[in-house]
Amino acid sequence: MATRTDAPTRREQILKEAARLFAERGFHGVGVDEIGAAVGISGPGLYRHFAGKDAMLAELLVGISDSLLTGAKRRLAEADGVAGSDTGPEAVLDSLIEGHIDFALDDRPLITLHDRELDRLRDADRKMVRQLQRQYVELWVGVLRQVYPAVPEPSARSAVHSVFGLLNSTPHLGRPGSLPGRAVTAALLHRMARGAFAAVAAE
Amino acid sequence: MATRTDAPTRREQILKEAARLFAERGFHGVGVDEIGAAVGISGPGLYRHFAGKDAMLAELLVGISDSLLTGAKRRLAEADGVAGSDTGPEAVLDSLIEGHIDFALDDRPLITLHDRELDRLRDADRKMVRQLQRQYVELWVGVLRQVYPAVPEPSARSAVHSVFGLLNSTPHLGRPGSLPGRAVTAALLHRMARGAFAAVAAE
DNA sequence: CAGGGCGGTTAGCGGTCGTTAACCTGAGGG
DNA sequence: CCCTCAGGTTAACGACCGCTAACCGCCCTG
Repeated sequence: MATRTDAPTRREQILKEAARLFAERGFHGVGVDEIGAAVGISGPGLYRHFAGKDAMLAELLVGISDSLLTGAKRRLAEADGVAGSDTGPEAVLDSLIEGHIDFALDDRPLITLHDRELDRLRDADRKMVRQLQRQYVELWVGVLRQVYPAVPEPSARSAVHSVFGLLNSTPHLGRPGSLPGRAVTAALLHRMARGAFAAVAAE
Repeated sequence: MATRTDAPTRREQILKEAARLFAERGFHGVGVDEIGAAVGISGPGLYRHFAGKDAMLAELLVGISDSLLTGAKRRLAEADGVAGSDTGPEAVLDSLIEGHIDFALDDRPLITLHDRELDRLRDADRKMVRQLQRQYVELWVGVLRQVYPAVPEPSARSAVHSVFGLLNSTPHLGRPGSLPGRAVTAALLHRMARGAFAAVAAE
């Protein structure tokens, strides 16, 4: 696994700043001049890197959804592990939760965007993002139903969406610094997510 | 308690449609002409009822925050009930959860707006909404700490924000109709919220 | 029956926004 | 040493948007 030490490319700077601005003020609330200014170039210079404002949002949203799904698939595969010595479904669920929490804590603007600006995408992009999101949800539903086989599928799906709401609440927890420390927050969120799931199963 | 049978006033129609549109496409994504069209009048006719587009958003957000807080205060007072025969804190917590769920299920667009478009308000309005929201949170925190006295205050506050995230996830649960029925959904959310809170307390 | 105001209408103004056009500059390669 | 081209710049255009101006008809009241 190669850790990246190289400086971020211009495209990456732009995407990062655009994500922050879109999350703060909404897609329509940010002008291309502001995005340019945030990376030290001005307005139309962005068009050397992106086809338009829409393209930036599209790349951000597809990127998020894809990386969430990819991460989840990897965790699922790792847990299935070497044949025979397979980890329990509880551990897989914990791993999924941990991954989602890492994402929510480390990429707050993206988490904010990803359920807020979806409708601003062109049809093709929106369809792709929706499909990735759906796959991600279904992956969680599958694991959840291995842990709690008694829970019917519609309830499991609702529960997963609700726990996403819980985990994605990090942007409302105050600026990072007023928090009691990242690890503590992560542990708290993890426990709450497990508690919420357990309550679904409890008759 | 008088049930209102009268037809909704023009102002109320406008507010309702504006809330729906703002929630769907974002404050900046909706034009005044669209809002007008949604109530059968056109564009500038709105200015007979509101000072401007901002004023509609302000009235919506202040209204939501205020009605949430007022409802919560009422429930708290009812629970304290007749002197001496006071309901347990668990029941109060359940009542708060129930009230919030009713709101999230019945006024989805407002729930969406209320944590999404706050920054589009004028300073004075935003300050007022923030204050109402803070009071609402602190009321929950107080009740939660009566139920689980061992939970330190910062954790309780984070937990409350997270459970709001959980309860406010209803807009992601698909259109009302794909849901397994309102009562079932409400019960599920209620159980999950209690489960999440319980998990905070469990060491 | 006069008149006033409530609740509409259309036209249009001023500003902003996304995007394009035209131009410039500095570094790398034949 | 020139040519190219990636990555900028500023100017400007066309569309759109929030809001105001000016006007109008209906209903209610004195």
